[in-house]
Amino acid sequence: MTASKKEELIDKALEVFYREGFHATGMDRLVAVTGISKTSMYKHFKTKEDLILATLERRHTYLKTLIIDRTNEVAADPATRLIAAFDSLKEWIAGGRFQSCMFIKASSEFQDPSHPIHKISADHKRTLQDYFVAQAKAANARNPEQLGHQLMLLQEGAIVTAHLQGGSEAADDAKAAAEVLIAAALP
Amino acid sequence: MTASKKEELIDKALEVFYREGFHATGMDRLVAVTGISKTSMYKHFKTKEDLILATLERRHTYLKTLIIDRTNEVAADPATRLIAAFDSLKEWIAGGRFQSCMFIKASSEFQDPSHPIHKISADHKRTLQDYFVAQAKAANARNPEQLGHQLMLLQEGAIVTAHLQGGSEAADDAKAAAEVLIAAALP
DNA sequence: CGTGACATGTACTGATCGGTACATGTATGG
DNA sequence: CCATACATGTACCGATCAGTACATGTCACG
Repeated sequence: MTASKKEELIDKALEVFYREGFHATGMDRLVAVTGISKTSMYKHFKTKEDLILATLERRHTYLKTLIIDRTNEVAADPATRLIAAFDSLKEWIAGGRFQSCMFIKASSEFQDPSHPIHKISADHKRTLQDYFVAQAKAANARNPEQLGHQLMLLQEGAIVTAHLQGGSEAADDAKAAAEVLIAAALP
Repeated sequence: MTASKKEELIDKALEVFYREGFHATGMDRLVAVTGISKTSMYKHFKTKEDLILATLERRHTYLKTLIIDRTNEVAADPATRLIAAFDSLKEWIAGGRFQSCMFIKASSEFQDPSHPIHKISADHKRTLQDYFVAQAKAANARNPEQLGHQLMLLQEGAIVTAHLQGGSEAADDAKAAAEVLIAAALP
């Protein structure tokens, strides 16, 4: 298998796992979707779990770039960045391809905290949380850890709620709440 | 099967589904756990899906009682109730049996919005959300719908975060945020 | 004790699960 | 033109999936 084929496998597998779930997706399904034989798949991924981990790492890289780099681009001021993150959230949720967060769903299916899939999901969330805290610090918030964590809670809540209820109003509610919290935390 | 045996089946199935997941739990697993034969199970539940729905309805009733009735008991003032709900959240998360929210996990495994399992999960969340909105109204909040929804976001966020990161700090952050939002929304 | 009615357990179904042995390419070096 | 090496596909493995046919209780009523 060429390197590009492997990339394609990860991409397609990511798509299917994201839309249909991890346990619900069998390897035969991936054969049908990708046209790649199981033998070739197992050449590069020792187990299904390894493939899942590869898709999650790809997703992590993708989202980190999309959210953090993008936010840093559109806004230079830390406080503005904290708000801008909620505009990105809204875009994502309203964008039509939104299907909750892959890591929340992964941790729902692999609940043991010591499981690699659970761990990588926790790592992903921690990365985003750290970004919020760093921006809160840069904005001289009174309690930057707390503010960063709280903004993260709002994002998570909006993701879960939008997935359950449909629509993107949750993102608006989250942004409005974020504005209140930020205003109250800045000196 | 006596009525009490059926109740026991639902209880035990709920426990296993909650801790180990829906797709990951086979009917044979439930036979081993309950000691009830598959024939008897399928006498009362036409499909596995029906059994899952029964466990979710039980969970819904249980949580509605636990959260709403309990909160109404410990606090008479609507604004106080809104805060008290976050104390209950903290108790739940710190209580040792916490394993995220069964409905969030159910909607993660059954993502199609038209799927009965997804629907019942959405209904559950709507019930709790309505309670928050009602209390916000009773407290004469400026925008009770928005406040109610925002408090709900904080709860959901705290549940997901506590499940991913472990610990119960998320509940403290959520409560602190709720206090700010409530103070800002009351006249 | 005998018999009908219903609850229960055993033992199975075809389908699908994750994973693999082995045959069949196909490309490269002599 | 052949031989070697590796990539790929086919066709299968035992285990487990949700679900069921059928035998075996067990109990109420005669």
